[in-house]
Amino acid sequence: MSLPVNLEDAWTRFAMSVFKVNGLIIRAGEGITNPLGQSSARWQVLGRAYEPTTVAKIAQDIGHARQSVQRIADVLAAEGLVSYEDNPTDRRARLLELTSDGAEVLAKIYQRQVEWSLRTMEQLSPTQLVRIANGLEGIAQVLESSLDEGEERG
Amino acid sequence: MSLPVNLEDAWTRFAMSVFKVNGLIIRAGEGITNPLGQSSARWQVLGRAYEPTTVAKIAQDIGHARQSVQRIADVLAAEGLVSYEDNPTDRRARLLELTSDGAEVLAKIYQRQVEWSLRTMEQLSPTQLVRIANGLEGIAQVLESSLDEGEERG
DNA sequence: GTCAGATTGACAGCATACTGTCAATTAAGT
DNA sequence: ACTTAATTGACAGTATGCTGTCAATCTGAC
Repeated sequence: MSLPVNLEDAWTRFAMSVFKVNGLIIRAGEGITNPLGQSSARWQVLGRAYEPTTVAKIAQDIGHARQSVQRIADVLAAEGLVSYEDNPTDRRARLLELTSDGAEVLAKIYQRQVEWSLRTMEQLSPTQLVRIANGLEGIAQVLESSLDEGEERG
Repeated sequence: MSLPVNLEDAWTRFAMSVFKVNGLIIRAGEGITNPLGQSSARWQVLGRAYEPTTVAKIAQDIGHARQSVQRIADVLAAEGLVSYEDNPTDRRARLLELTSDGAEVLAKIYQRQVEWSLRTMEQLSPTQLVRIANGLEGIAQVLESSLDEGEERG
């Protein structure tokens, strides 16, 4: 078996593995939240509403488009899991807050998440996770700068 | 600065880094294909049609739902980049083939992809990419088995 | 050869995420 | 203060991917 030193091959393998794990993480999240009538996306927003925050801030934090988060937040508000409260410092951007119903759902999600962790994490080393995360963050920086260059050139 | 040995923290950081890089890879693909009127998703299918294949086979290979690939393939066919040819061995599953137009577009995509690689890959070590890919594949296995368990329990 | 089960594409519907545009509001520079 | 630029949410449209159902076809067990 030869070592894959070819850049194309290495990149392709890397990209495929990222796609795969990304999908599996999403699926794990769905497995945790779906039985409670929620989803990974809802969970992400719900979790951020623990402390009153604006939609735009949440979008920045999780790296999604503002309007994507807005959509989810509106659904959560319609379901009564969060509420929009007036923001003293910005009349446009109301603050997203957990309702008691929302807090209850979030607690149940957390419970299921802990169960999942208990049976999954015992097979994973936190050290290795952190090591890979470090590597990925380095690669992210390279990709980001490369994307910026690409945009400059049209 | 303390070492993050906490499992939750390690997992969260890991997941965030995977999401981020996943998004950046997609964006890089869009940057390569969009100027040619294509997309990452189209590219994935177009590339697989280099050798005549069925939609179901492509879906298996790239790990997407059959109908997701079907949708893309139909669009590509409508644009004349691929064509459906009769399959001697299965009257249902026609073979997806590149048209000359499709081959031309694919060649142009490849050209842009090479340019991108030249300015991006010089900052990345293939050894590191492979090392991370190996780690991710190991984690993927753990997550897959964990997902199976979860499904069994409902 | 027959029949039950698996595979496949067509059709339909849904969730997530993105982009673009517009008016209201806020922030910043002068 | 005034004017310009940036931010924000509402509204609308698009792309990607998923699921479920159905009829046609293929596969395999008998």
